[in-house]
Amino acid sequence: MEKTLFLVAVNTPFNGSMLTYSAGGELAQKITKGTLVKVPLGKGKRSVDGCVWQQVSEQNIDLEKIKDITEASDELTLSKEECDLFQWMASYYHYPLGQLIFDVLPPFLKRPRKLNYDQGKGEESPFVLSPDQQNVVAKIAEAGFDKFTKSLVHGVTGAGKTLIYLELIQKIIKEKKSVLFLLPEINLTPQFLKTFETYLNVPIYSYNSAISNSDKFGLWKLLQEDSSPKLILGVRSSVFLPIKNLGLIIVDEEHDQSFKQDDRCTYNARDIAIKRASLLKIPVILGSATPMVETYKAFVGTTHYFPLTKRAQEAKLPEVELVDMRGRARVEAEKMLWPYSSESVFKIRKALEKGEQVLVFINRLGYASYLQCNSCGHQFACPNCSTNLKYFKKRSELVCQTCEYKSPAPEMCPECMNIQLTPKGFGTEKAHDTLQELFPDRVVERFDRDEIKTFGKLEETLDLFHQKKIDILVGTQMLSKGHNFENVNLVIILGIDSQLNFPDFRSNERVYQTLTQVSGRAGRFGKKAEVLVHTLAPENKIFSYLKNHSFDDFYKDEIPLREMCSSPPVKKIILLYINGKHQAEVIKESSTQAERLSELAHTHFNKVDVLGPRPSMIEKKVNKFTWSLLLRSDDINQLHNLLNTFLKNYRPPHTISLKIDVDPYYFD
DNA sequence: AGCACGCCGACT
DNA sequence: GTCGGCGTGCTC
Repeated sequence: MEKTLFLVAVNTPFNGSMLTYSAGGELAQKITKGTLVKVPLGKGKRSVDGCVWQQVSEQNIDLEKIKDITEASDELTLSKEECDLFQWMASYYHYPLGQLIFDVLPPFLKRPRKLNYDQGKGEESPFVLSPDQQNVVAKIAEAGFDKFTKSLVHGVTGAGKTLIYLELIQKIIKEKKSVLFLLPEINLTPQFLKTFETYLNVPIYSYNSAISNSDKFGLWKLLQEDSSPKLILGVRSSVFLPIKNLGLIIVDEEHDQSFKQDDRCTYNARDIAIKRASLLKIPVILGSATPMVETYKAFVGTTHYFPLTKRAQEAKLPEVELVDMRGRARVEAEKMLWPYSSESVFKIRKALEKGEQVLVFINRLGYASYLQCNSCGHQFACPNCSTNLKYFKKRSELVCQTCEYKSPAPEMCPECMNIQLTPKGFGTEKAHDTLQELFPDRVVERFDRDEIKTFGKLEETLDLFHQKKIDILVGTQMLSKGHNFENVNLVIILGIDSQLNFPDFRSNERVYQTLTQVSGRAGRFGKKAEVLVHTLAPENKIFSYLKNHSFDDFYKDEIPLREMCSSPPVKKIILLYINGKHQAEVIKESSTQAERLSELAHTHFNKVDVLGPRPSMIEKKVNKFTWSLLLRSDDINQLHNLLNTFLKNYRPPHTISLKIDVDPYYFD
């Protein structure tokens, strides 16, 4: 029988995941590019998922070897636009196409349950847009919704970006098209859902880790068939949903690092959103109070840059005050105030007396960063990782933050049998306990990954806080992102110094973003608000940008630094991680490959710098060692071509694995 | 990444 | 004589 050959993107890591299979008769008629299939692989009766990519004629492998496609799925298929997007991603992120596709698709279910969604009530919006907000909406609408445009809404915290989004979404829905709204974390879903559900008159589908596999699969199927207008409210992975008649993509908090996937394919959903919008010829809108330096550079000065420098409804930005903690730890500890200061405790007391609520931000979990023996200096380290164990007082445990390791808190030092073990550093637990002791009749709660483990608990705690049944919330990043708290006019920031000293090019940017976002939780409803930042480095310029609420000043000072160290956005970077069980082998492999890469760069790609190898920040994780190499260039083509040339004939040894991170957030 | 094959030491 | 350790190489 006549057989047709197809190149199939298979869910397997080798050979770029592209393998040739055959099909005849009816099956061959049925399949085209984008058809999802099952194919046999290897000697056993293993069956793996694949996606048909193209028909091919001659092959330079034995025809004998080519096997038949087992079956074609009629559940889902990929459209041309999706195929184009995945192809671009596979080459940009140097990740096997077949694996990418099946990482992204939901699990296929035989009998999915009825799909859950929220039907919008379509109430009349009582809000009146300010002239500034109206202007942004008008300019974006003027540019037209039927072609690719990208806009950056750069509004200070509390500027009312949500209302701008709402207005634009309504315009798109009026045109009978759908909208994709990306947010960085599931945490923010309830807040946006509440607003959108009230004022939009279309179904709203949420897509995040809290919805069931059945709902994920059900939504993919629904979207393939149903082109009626709807809103999708989702996290990173929802950027791949096959939405028919998509008319607009919004990426809120575009700077947020949660948009970057750091395992498997290291894509950034913000960049994918832009790519998708360009393929579909529709607008994409990015929003943030603290855009990434890369983003800001790309937009500032263009006609699609929309700054909003004032808060909505006459609300004022908070006053920022520094608390100089140099040489004061001992004094405050004696007064039982540490890690707070007499100033911050005074202000907290005043705020509580006024019936207001207070937020305390500290970006570390636990009671102490580590325990140290008073007499011999012994530190308690993880047996599996090159890290110190964190101390959790309430649970009376030492815990590794990198692996699963836990042990009961020790009674004495195992080296010298001394029983005096000092907790060093502090986290949310200590910050909570200290306040609870200072204000025993107030309700002080924690808001961090340790305390808030489920989505339900998150909603419950936020509800209690909104109902003023909690006086003080002590939390991590979780607290800082986008929440609207009505009754908060005092925010205390602790322990930011450790992040200032973080050794990578983005540390200033991250600190500026964190400080601004956390500060932004204060005074969103018109009252005079204050932010108190405890620091050992009050002269650091980052605090003056914060005080002046001046992103521009931050940027003007930051860009020369980026130029000096050839970091993004001046040059593009790709990181290669080399990981394995044996340290010596990892070091040897990374130096060998560093040399090969340098040689290649030298002979054919002279605009690319190859740096390293160097050990990872945490060199040993779960008994495996990681070293990294860095590729850097202002010529993006050379950068990718060098890596392609290198990968073409590099197969790491069995004991070593290679991970590629394109446009990394961290030097990990 | 799986998975089979194959070559070696340890046990019924 | 056979079970199973993991080093090696192949998968259309």
